[in-house]
Formats: sequence, structure tokens, C-alpha cells
Amino acid sequence: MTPLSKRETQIMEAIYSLGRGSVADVIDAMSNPAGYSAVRAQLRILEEKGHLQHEEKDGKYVYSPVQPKQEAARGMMRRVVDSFFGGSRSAAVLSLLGDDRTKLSEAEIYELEELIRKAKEEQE
Amino acid sequence: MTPLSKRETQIMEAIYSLGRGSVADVIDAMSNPAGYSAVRAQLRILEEKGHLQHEEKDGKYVYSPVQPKQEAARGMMRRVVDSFFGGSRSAAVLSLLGDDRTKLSEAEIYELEELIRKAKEEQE
DNA sequence: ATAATAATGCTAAAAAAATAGCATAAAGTA
DNA sequence: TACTTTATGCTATTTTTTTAGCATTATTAT
Repeated sequence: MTPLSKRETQIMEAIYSLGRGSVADVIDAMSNPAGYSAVRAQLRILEEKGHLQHEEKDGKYVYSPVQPKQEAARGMMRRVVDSFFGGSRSAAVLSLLGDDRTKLSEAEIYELEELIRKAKEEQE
Repeated sequence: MTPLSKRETQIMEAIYSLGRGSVADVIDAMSNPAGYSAVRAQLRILEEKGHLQHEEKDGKYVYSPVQPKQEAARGMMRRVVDSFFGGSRSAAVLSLLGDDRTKLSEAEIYELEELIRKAKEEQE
């Protein structure tokens, strides 16, 4: 559970946004691309650390995350909630949605209402 | 806007959780404490980079974040939302609240309902 | 006042992270 | 088949990060 370096983080994000990808894919997905050798090295290290796995596909390595995206996302959210909102999820939601620079769409509002209905049922 | 190193990140988190603090305070707040010299150096670097500021209080430096906690939190949330939820805040909220390992309290549900009411008003 | 404690300023060193580049193998192409 | 392109394996180097430690100044306590 040791934290990732900057490049490692960037590459994990690229992989998560791609789903899975080759070295070239990862480079393309990076806003701040590192060189080929560098990315290869990082991918190898991330695999050694257990964050990535690879399969060979058409003679090239295709990397994918070991931890499913949804889990990783949830873990990430938790971490932010803990360190910035003292563990309060509703405070985090407030920050997330209370940002008045952007308004919620009808669809988003509907989703939230649905969520609350479910929460109420579960709670009882 | 260059990303922070691991120690820098850890120290910024400590400062944010403290609000503000001296070198000793920061060390105490770290789960994985670095030595005195190391923390001092990091604080100095973070100040040079514009993330922290310090004032002298009783002969010692007290550091505080330049960017208010709320803004930093919001920025952090945005980043997670962008990279893990394709920019969809409601998907992020879903992940945050849909975690069935913990249930929402009445108070949290109320807050959310309030939030939706406001969102609906703003939307029109 | 004097010694002990606790700061900071600074410099240099150690450790970790990031990158480059050559050798080699496989796949595609003329 | 020979050539070009595109991979990986490996090693070494460069750069950044992280840390330690001494000199100095200020504060505290005896």
C-alpha cells in the first residue's frame, strides 16, 4: 500500500481511463508524455508492485489494472473524503455538487433522487 | 500546477488536516514521520512553490496553506471525478454513497435532499 | 548571567525516481 | 528473402526527491 510516485500515478490514471492498453496507448493517453523507455520501465515497475498485469496480444504487451476501476475509484474517493472532509461523505457530496460554477442536469438530479430513495429504504 | 512529490503530498495533507502548524506539529500529524530536517526542507520547498506560507509565532514558524482547504478539497474532488468517473459528478456521488458497507444517517439524507431542492431551484 | 533547549540557515550527501539507449527478437512489407 | 518497423530485455545514467548534520540564533530555565 505504499504510495505511487508521480509518474506511476499518471500512468495508472492513463490505464484506468483507457481500461487497458499497450505502451503506445499509454503514451498517447498522457498529457505530459514520457519517452518510450521511460513508460516501459514504469509499466514494468507497476507490474512488479502488483498494480498492473499484462497479456501478450499480437506480439505486444497489453497492460490492465489488477484492481477493478470501480474499486480503485471508491478507494480514491474514500481517501479524499477522509483527508479533506473528516470522513463525512455528505460533506464531500456537498462540495461535489455545491459547486455553483456548473449546474446539475435533470438526469443528474433524477439519479440523486433515486439514490436517496434507495438510501431511505436501506436505512429504516 | 506541477504535481507534488510523495512527501510533499503527505505534508500538505498534514497541514490541511491541522489547519496550520509548526514543524513539530506536522511531524506529529504524520503517520509515517520523516525527520526534523527533512520536514523542514519540505516545508521550505512547499513555501517556495507557493503552496504554503509561514508566520513567525513565539519564535517559531507556523505554516498554513495558501489555498483554502475548501478550494483544495474541491479541486481534489474534481480531479478524481475527471479521471475516474469521466467527469460525471453524479457517478462520483453514486460511488461515494452507494457503498453499502456503510449506511447513510438520517442527517446525511436530509442534507442531500436539501441539496437537491437547491439544485432544482437553480436549474429551472 | 549562564547553561540547556529548541529554533532556523545552509550545505552536502544519500536514496529514489525517471530516463536514455543499445542489443535482440518478432512481425510486417517490398 | 532482405529490409524496415516495432516490440521487448537489459544496463547505465541523469535528475529529482529526501534526508542528515553542522553552525548560528533565539528562547527558556536554573
